[in-house]
Amino acid sequence: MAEPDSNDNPQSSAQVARAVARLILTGVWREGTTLPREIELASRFDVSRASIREALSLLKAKGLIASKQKAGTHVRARFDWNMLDEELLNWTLSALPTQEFAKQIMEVRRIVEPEACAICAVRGTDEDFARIERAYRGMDAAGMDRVAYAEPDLQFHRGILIATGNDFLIAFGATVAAALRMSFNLSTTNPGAPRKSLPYHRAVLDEIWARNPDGARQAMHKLMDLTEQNIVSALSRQKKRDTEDESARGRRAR
Amino acid sequence: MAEPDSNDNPQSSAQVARAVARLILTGVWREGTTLPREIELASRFDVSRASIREALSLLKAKGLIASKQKAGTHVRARFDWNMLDEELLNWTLSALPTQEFAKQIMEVRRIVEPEACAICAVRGTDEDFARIERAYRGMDAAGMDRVAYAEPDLQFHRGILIATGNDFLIAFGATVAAALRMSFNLSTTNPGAPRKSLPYHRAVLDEIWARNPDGARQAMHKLMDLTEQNIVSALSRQKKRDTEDESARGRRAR
DNA sequence: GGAGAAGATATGTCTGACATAATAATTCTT
DNA sequence: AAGAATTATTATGTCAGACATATCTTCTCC
Repeated sequence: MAEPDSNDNPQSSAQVARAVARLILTGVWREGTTLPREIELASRFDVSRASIREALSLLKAKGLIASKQKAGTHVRARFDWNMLDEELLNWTLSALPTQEFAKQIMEVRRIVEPEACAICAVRGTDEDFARIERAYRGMDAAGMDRVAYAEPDLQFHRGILIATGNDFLIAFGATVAAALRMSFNLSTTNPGAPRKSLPYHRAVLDEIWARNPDGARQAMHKLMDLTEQNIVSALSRQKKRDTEDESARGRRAR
Repeated sequence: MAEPDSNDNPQSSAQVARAVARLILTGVWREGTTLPREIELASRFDVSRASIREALSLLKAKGLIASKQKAGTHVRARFDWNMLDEELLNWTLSALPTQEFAKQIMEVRRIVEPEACAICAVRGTDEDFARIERAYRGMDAAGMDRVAYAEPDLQFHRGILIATGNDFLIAFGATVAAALRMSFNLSTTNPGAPRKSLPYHRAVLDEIWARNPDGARQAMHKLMDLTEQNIVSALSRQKKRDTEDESARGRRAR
């Protein structure tokens, strides 16, 4: 979970990277667009060309852009973007936390996590299970405290992925982290919602301890159902609130 | 598929990035290791500090390393590595193409692709299907030509992922690409093997056209079975050959 | 012995310059 | 006049050296 997604990174190249990423993610600079020259970017963001280059190199690594000498730097096609990268996910999350995004992220979680859970039940070591158990205890101990609940929640899901011993499933933890952060941000409107998932986590854990892959898969599936439901309803609540604010502002403007 | 993984990137910073990544991936610089100072790296790789910084910033973006002022740059924990990144996958592939890696990559493909295929059958547009059909025709036209077969093969699988309209599943295409490249590299010992998958692809495509999610899932599952079988047997053949070379070299040394 | 101050050091940033490669413009040839 | 070859242009790639900043270490003082 690291830190809340505020601008807590003092490094200026990182800030530039984030700003440019935002421009791309929100579609201001569309796919195929050639972006301004490095010198222009430098003067626009009021940093040196070196910092710009460092920022761009970050975005290059994430597949957002590509550059060729003389030709310039352009925004790559959408499906070259490395959307499973944690930073990129967080940027997307804070740039456009839409219902569409929530649906997509829950769709993959539904595909991956139940299977990972089944594998975990078969292949995980007792040590792995103990780590997941500790995470569960942390969630339980957090009570109604949303903030304290978030970290062990992530550790729970991550623990299952780690127990599979599959590097690709482990890397999927970044996506899970983004999803959980999204739920966390949304849970302000309904602080009790996360806590409701506790017994579902317990059920998953019991099936794992029993080394029952089918049960584990099913239990995780139910947890996914609940999570998706929470996110969708929170998003529609938020959307409703936003449109109310919008109309209020509209009235005031008249 | 882009290009074969030879050293075709003239950019020196990219070369350094690759070299350092290799050192990390092969475990020469383990997790937690603090790597040499930027100046030392610069003199070791015989490039300027700026290029070193650019290389490191690439690796930072992929989660391999992290730096703090004064403290230095260190190798991050393995599960922070963004293993689903295409470049990182290719580096891993050329650094240590082990049986373990093959197993892992096929395990995720098995989890993701059949489900993606089912979603594709439901949600894909006729236009999406036509693109997949074109890819299939390309595979068919390639005949026994391994090289010509590879590209449309990737397009086939990628087309299914794209048709889901889910950005996360689309991003999974990088992993599929790495897997296919691995099969391609291995198919030298059995050039006919890829061609055998053609009817299985046809079966998948038919189920998709019929908009039959369950059938599509099952057909893709069978294709995954075949692919895994091919890879595993090719790897064991290669391993056998390697050990034979090894012992031959041993005899010669005596 | 512990708290605070001073120094050392590795990363972060800046400046300005030149190298390189791809494009655009120009010249030369047929 | 059309096309091929050559030159000019230009944006990224690389280099060098300097200073800023943050953090770890060491030293000093109470």
